[in-house]
Parts: sequence; structure tokens; C-alpha cells
Amino acid sequence: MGHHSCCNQQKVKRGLWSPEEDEKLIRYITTHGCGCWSEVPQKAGLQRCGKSCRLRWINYLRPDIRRGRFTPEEEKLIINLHGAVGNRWAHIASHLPGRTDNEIKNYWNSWIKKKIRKPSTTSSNNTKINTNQDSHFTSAQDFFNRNLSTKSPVQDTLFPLTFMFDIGPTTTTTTEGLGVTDNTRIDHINFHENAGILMNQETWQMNQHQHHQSEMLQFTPLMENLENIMLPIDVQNGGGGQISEADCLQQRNEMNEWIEAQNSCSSYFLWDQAQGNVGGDASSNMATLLSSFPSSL
DNA sequence: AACCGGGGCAACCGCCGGTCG
DNA sequence: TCGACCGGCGGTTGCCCCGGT
Repeated sequence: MGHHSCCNQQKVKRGLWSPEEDEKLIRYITTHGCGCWSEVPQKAGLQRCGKSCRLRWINYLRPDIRRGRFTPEEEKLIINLHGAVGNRWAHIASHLPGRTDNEIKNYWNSWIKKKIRKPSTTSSNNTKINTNQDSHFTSAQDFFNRNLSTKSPVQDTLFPLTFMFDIGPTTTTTTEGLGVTDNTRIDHINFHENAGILMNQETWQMNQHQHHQSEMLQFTPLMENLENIMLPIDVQNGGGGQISEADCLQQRNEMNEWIEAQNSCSSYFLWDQAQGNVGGDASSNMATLLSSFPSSL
């Protein structure tokens, strides 16, 4: 135990690289290129495994590497991209020339620690949606009007969706409803407090696991400095029941109204928040949703 | 001066998917 | 078809430095 396939020869050095080792690796790669990493150590005269050489080159030695602090533009891009694709560091790095996935991952991990540690300085009234502007929204519709229509379209390399909504219980404590109060099973449609994050499915799922308000407060700092807007819409079905075609129809009508008013939604995302834990059977709910909504708008 | 705790970050580890014989 | 091998990736570790006590 304790040895790995790539490093199964004896005398494999590990740990930090010395300047001499760096020099050997640079000299070899610049003259021969990096064809086969497993051959590099022997040919370059290094007591390392090929993986270690590759990592050292990619993350530190290659000539087009960028060093130093991230610029504010880069930071913003990282935050937005992370909101869109989650912990796909290599993907995020591909949008930042000269930066490595490792560097971005390190940055994010320390950044997120700091942000979560620091108590939120924004209003503790969690029914208001915070953005980077000093915004105070009088209603969800106000938020919608002032944000969605002014935001640039989501890049096609990102999660290419504008709307996110779910079917869920009415226990969400921090919402700002549109006040649809008729007696259908969808009693209202609301925006989650995390509106403003460009979310991917994983982020959404994570947020839903942090369902209670006190826990959600941890995530409000993450909403700062975000420009791209994805709008999660919470379709309430009254709780405890199977989502019905009537639920879907009503939701669809609501969406269509908004889309017509805003002219800015090209697609949407169906996501069963409750996963069947609260009301009805998850796969059945999704089947109803899928059959009720077109594949694109 | 010694210790300690946290942050930053380079490097490692294990897993996975692709390739090739 | 299968297994060995390899590179890529994301999670994690652990070292080093620095500031506070």
C-alpha cells in the first residue's frame, strides 16, 4: 500500500520542486516538447513520476503562465462562471488565459471561506433580493423589470438557460411572492432569495439543501458582485400533492406572460426541488412537467 | 524568543474516460 | 473484448510563511 501506478519505481522524489529540477524540466520540454509524460522523467533525468512533471509544467513552468493577483475582471468572471458551471475548474480556467485550474480552485476555496466567515453586511431582512447595486425592490416584478431586461444574454458556453423554477413546498420562508392568490393548486409564484445567482443545477440543489433561512444566510454573501441573472421561479403546488397538469398549465401561462413582457427568455429549466420528498412522486412530477412544457420557448 | 493558528498555495491522491495493443 | 496505461480532473493534504500573543 502507499504506492501508486505512476510512481511505482523506487527513488521517486516528491514534495516541492527544487530550482535544479525546474531547470531540467524546462530544458527538456522546451527542446523536446511534452509528448509522453511518462517518459519525461527518465529522459530529463528527473527522479519524479510523469504526473508530477506534467503538473509542475502545467501549473508553474510553462511560459504562458500568468502570475500575480487576479484582476477584478478575472474575479468577476470566475464568480460568474462558477455560478454557471460549478466546480469545473478546468472549464473555468479555459476562459482565463494563462490561469490554471489549480490556481482558480485555490482562489475560490479561500474566497468562499472568507465570504462565509464574514458576517453579511447587507440587510438581515432576507425578503429583499441583494445585488451589487444598492437595490431595493418593491416587488418581485420590480426586480424582474429592473434586472432581467438589462442583463446581457447568458453566454452560450455557460449554462444556457434563463429561467429556473421548481415545484416545491410552501415552506420556503424567504420569498417575495407575486401575490397570485386564487384557489388553484399553484397558490403563488415566487422568487427565491437566491435570485441573482447564475446557477447551475448543482448550485441549485445545494441551495435547496440549505433550506432554512438561517442556513441560507451563509450564501447571501456569494450573491455580491454578480451581474448575470438567472431567475429561479418557485412553483408552489400547495404542498403534499402530486403536481397536476393544471399546475403546469398555470405556470406556463404565467411564464408566457412574463416572457412576452420581457422578451428575454429563450429557454428554461425544469427542476423538481422536492425530489418527491414533499409532494408526490418525483419521476411522475417530472414526467408531468416535461409533457406540459415545450422543449424551448 | 517561542509558540501558535490561519491563510495561501503547490503538490499529491484517487478516480475516470479514452486509447491502444 | 479486455486490460494496461496514460492524461486530465477535482478534492484534499500538508508545508511554509506571517502576524499576533
